[in-house]
Amino acid sequence: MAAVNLKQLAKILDLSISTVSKALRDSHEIGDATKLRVLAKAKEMDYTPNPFASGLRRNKSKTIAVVVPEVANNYFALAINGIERIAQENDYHVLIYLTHEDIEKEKGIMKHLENKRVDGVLMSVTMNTNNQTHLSDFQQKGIPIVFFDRICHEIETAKITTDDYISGINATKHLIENECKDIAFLSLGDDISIMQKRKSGYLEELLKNNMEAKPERIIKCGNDDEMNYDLIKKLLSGKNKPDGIFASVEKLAITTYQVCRELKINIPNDIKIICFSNLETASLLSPSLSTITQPAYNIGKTAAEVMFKYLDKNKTYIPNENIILQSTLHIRESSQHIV
Amino acid sequence: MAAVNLKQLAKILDLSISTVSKALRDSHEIGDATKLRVLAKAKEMDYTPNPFASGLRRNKSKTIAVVVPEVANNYFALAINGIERIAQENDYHVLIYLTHEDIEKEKGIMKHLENKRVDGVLMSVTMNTNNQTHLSDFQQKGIPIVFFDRICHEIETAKITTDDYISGINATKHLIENECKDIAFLSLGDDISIMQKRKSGYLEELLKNNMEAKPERIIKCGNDDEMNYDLIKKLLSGKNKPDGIFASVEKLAITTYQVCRELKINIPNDIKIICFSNLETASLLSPSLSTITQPAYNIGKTAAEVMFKYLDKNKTYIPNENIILQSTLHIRESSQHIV
DNA sequence: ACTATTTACGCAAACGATGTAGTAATATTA
DNA sequence: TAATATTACTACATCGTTTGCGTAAATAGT
Repeated sequence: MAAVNLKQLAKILDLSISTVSKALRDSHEIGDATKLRVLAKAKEMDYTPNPFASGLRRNKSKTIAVVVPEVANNYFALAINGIERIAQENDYHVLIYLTHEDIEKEKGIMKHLENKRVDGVLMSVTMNTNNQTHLSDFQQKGIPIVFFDRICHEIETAKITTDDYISGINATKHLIENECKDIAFLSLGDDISIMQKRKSGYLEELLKNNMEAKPERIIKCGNDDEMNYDLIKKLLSGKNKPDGIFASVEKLAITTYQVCRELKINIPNDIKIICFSNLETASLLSPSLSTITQPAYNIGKTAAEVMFKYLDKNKTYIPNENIILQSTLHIRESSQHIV
Repeated sequence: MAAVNLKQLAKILDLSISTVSKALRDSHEIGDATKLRVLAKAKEMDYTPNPFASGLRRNKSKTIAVVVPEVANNYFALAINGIERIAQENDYHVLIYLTHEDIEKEKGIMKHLENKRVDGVLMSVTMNTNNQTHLSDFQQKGIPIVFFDRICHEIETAKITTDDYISGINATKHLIENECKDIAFLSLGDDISIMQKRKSGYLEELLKNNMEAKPERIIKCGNDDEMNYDLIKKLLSGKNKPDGIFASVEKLAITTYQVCRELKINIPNDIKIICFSNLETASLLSPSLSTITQPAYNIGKTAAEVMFKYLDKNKTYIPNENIILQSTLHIRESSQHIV
C-alpha cells in the first residue's frame, strides 16, 4: 500500500540513504557489488522514486505541457499523438490544456504553468492571440516554449509550421485552374500568422491571375459555429455568390457543406471547395472533399523532438528556428471542374 | 527570472516563513492586517507556490491522469474535452497517456503512475485488456481509478458507460425493420465489456426475431487498419455476403465504407450500415451514416466529476457504482430501406 | 615504508512548503 | 488580581531525494 522510499530501502540493505540513492542512479562512487544488491532489492520492493521529492531537489519535472485550442479536432489530436509518442520515448509526462480559443484562458494557463510545474511548453496559440506579452513573460521565467502551427513570430524560439503560403497559392491556383472566377477565403479570425500566410498565398495567386481581390470575399469567421454558419449562409445566398471557396480550416469547410446542403447549392457544379484538413473521412464525403493535408503527427513529433533536444542539454533558451514541413494537396471531387 | 519563494517573501515582509505561508492559506492564526499585507506583496512579487514542495509535503499532486487508447478519435477527444473542463474548474491538471490499444503499454503506464504522481486516474482500457491484475495492483497503491466506456467490471470503483446493450438491441432492431435478413457484427476484439454488451444486444435481437446468429457473422477486428480492411473485404466479397452491418466502433464503419467503395457495393441498396460513432461529418458522408452517438463529452465530464467528488473528501476508495448515460440513435441514409 | 591517490561509502545540508508545538503579549474571566 | 484564554506570531521538524564534502580503507607510486 504505502510506497516504499529510500529510507526503508536503506535500512533493509543496511546502507546509508545516499549510498542507495547513488547506487540507483548508477554513480561511479558506488561499488559494483553494492549496486547490484541495491538494484535487486529495489526491484523486489517495487521502489520507485517520489517525483515530488526529486522534482523539488533537481528542479526538473520530467513533464511538458501541451497548450492547444482544442482536442476534438483531427489536426490537434494527431499532433498530440506525435507529441505523446516522443514524450513517452523520453520518459516524460504530458500535461494537456485546452484554451477553447479563449485568450484569457490561455493567459490563465500560462500563469499556472509559471511555477516550474513543467520543463517546457509546446503550444498552438488561440485564434485571438494578437498580443504576446503573456508568452514573453512566461519565457522570462526560464521555461522554454516551442510553437507548432499557430506560432507567434514575435517570440524567439523554435517554430514548427507547414508551408502555408505555398499551400495557399497551390489551393487557389487549383481552384482557378478549375474555372473558378470568384473565390472566397474563409479565415479563422485574422490575427494569427498561419491565417495571414494562407491568405497571402490566396491573394498572391489571385493577383498573378489578374483576378480582383475583393475585401468582401474574405470572410472572417470565429469560434462560434452558429455565427460561422450564418456568415457563410449570407455569403452563399442571393445571386452574387462566389464560385469557389478556400476554407482555411476544416470546420469551416464542414460548415460550408452544411450550408450548401441547406441552400441546395451543388458542389462542385455551383461552387468548388478546398480546405486545410486532416479529416480522415474526406474521401467519403458527398462529394469527396479536396484538402490540403498537414503532416499533423509529424508536426507534433518534431515539436517535441526539438524541445527535448534542448531539455536534454539543460538549455532553457531556444534560439529562433523555423522548421517547415510540407503539406500535401489531395484533389478530390469538391474542387474539380466537370467537363 | 528566478521564481520567488516563501523565504524571499518572508524576508521582504519581515515575517517568518510560516506566517507568510499561513497568511496565504488564510489561516485563522494570522491577523487580518498581516494577511492583507502578505497577499498584496505576494501578488506584487508574482509569488506562486512551488508545486513540488507542496506536493511533497501534502502528498497531493493536484493532477489526474487520463489513460486512453488513442486521442485521434472523436469519442475520446470529446471525452477528454469534458474531463479537462472539470479539471480546470477544480484547479487540477490533466496528464494524458495513450496506450494505442497495447496492453503492455497500458501496464507500463500504470506502473509509472504508481508513485503518487497523480491523485487519480480516469481510464478506458485497451481492447486487449482481459486481465486486470495491473489495475487492481494499482488500486492497492491507494490511487483511485474511475473507468469510462471501456470499463473493467472486476475492479471495484465507479464506472461511467452508456446503455450499450439497449443500443445494441436498437441498432439491430432498426436494421431488421429495414429489411435486413443477414446482419454482421463488427467487433473490436472481444475481450472488453462494451463489446460483449453491444454484441449481446445484437444477438438478443436476432433471437427475438427468429434470426439465426451465425458465428461467421461476428467479425473480430483489431487495431490494425489494414487487417481490418482485409477482414471486411473478405466478408463482403463473393455471393454469400450479409445485407446489414452493425459496426461496434466508428473506424470499422469507415473501413466498411472504403471496402464498399472498392467492391462497388451500394450502401444502402446492397447493404445497410449502422455504427457507434461520434463522427461530426456522419451526415455529410455518401451516403450519410446512421449512428448510435454516445454523449462523449458528458461521459468524460461525469467521470471527472465522480473522481473529484471523492478526491475532495480525500477518499481514495471509490465504491462500485454504475452510471449509465444514454446514447442516441441517428437514423440516416446508410441504414434505410428505400421503398 | 611512507606518502599520494583512488575507491566506496556515510553525513548532512539543501530543495520549498506545511503544520505542530511553542511563546510572548494582550484580553477575558472568576 | 491572579488565573485562564485568546491572539498573533515564530521555530523547527518534516516530506523524500539529491549531492557536495568528508573519511576510512585499499591501492598505487616512489
